[in-house]
Amino acid sequence: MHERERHRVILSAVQDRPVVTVIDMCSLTGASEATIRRDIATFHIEKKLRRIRGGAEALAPPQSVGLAGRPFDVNKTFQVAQKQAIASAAVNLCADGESIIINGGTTTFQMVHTLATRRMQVFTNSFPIAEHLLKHSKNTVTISGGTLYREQNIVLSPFDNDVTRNFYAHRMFMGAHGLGRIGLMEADPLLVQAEQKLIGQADELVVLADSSKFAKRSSLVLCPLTQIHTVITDDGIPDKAASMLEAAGVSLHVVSQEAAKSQGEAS
Amino acid sequence: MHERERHRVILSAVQDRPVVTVIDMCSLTGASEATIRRDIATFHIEKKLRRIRGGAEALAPPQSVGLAGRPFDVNKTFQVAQKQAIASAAVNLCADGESIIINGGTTTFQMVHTLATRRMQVFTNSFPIAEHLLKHSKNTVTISGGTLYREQNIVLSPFDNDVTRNFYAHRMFMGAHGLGRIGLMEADPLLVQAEQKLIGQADELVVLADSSKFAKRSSLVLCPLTQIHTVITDDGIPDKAASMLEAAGVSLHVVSQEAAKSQGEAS
DNA sequence: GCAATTTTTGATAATTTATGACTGAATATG
DNA sequence: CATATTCAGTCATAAATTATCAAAAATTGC
Repeated sequence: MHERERHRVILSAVQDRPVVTVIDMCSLTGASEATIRRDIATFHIEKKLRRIRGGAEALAPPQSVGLAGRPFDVNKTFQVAQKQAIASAAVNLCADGESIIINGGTTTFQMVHTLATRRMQVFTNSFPIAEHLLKHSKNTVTISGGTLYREQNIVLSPFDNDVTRNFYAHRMFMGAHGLGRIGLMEADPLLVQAEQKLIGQADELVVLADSSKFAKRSSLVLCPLTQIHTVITDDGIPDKAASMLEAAGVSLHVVSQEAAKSQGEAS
Repeated sequence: MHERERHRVILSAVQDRPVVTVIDMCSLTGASEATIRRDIATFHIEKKLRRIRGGAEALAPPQSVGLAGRPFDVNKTFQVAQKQAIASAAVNLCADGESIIINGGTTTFQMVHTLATRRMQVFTNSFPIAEHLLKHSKNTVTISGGTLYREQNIVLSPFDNDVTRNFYAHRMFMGAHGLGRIGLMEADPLLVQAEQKLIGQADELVVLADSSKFAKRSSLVLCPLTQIHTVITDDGIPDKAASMLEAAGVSLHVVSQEAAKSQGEAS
């Protein structure tokens, strides 16, 4: 990874949540602690961020809603390392110049940091993702039109004739509330509605699900496993779940915590 | 490969990706490192790109707040008081619960401050306005779908079938580059396109134009004066311009500097 | 067309800069 | 107070940049 790309990733990560640890940035960039510390020190002098013990934080304190809203905050601090690794692996499936669709969610949001060094065509229904990519990357960003839902942080139009139908991509990335034999499950009806609009607008459906998702169930089934092309998860996935997915013809990518580091190096 | 060809390749590569390394350009052009370095150094002086360690990158860095900072910065230096007063007066035309359309621009952006205490239905094609209202108000915010243009700070869809057509409001507010006998004038073709999509989606068209706008001309005429229902401006407006507007049947609101102060305190 | 001159290019060596590992000091945590 | 992190400094290594020079190409003058 190039010096400049690393800087982009660091500045991007710092905007994402209240504090980012040196270790986080290491796995995100593949650089050593020493390098990250030096970068932080430089940015601190340049007033690009504030240096704190253990890592760094943004200068301007919480942008209130961004992703810091009430329901997001709980999720945010949960399994960030895994989510980051999974999200990195997801971005690394893509080549520069490709067009992708990113459905809103806490896991898919982590893709923005790796996307910070890319130049792709990104379509999303997530306001925070669009905002972050707009400010911290050179990707072309297209957002679906509609009303902004504060709690879910998504844009949703009640109409079927919006821009979504005019955007077709190589891959679509989405998170989930749960993933079981019956298929992909979601907890919020509004999210189901938003995701239904996007499904079918890409060649491949890639699901990002940390291993905790295999234990969760909910009443709303979004789509059967057969519609899923790829699942990316972490090494906490139960064997039973893995064989279930493979039996359904799903291509399974498992990233380990160690792999998180090499992912960064690869890009 | 010819010298000129090489230069083209370099400049093109730099536009394509966030960073391009010297090695990249070597394999891309077949030239030696020394030559590439010399080219980069030349282009750097010519301000065609930015030279960085290991390679080069395009100018216009999104790194330094591509979007959110801009409307603020621009306005802080130029006639904020007037714009603020005009924007406040604009919002005060409306009642809570009403639905309005706000076209992107530096003057209309100032409306967000007064809107912060309201609860209205707001439709906009401006990403910064949507962002601000989402984070700092309880208004219902609807955004048009499309691609985000960093320079103009707007969302624009190349298609005609987006959400815009499904939103009809009491009033539409827009700024302008200039306002003259021939009508409302804009400087940027992209803005014209965006504004054309919104015109006709509201009962009344309200134009926010500080008095400096009456001196400005440009080649792109957006609409004739007869389509304008109301113009809000400051007390620097020339008598000639005022009578011209009234002759065209436009309702003219003039806010004074004193009014500006009290408006500001009120919000 | 041919030779002289200027410009551009590529290779090499010397210098600078960035990086990562290591060590001891400083700081937080229980 | 003990322990674990985190930090600052040092150093060797690797990478990138600069400087220098000779060869190649283009330009100019005749």
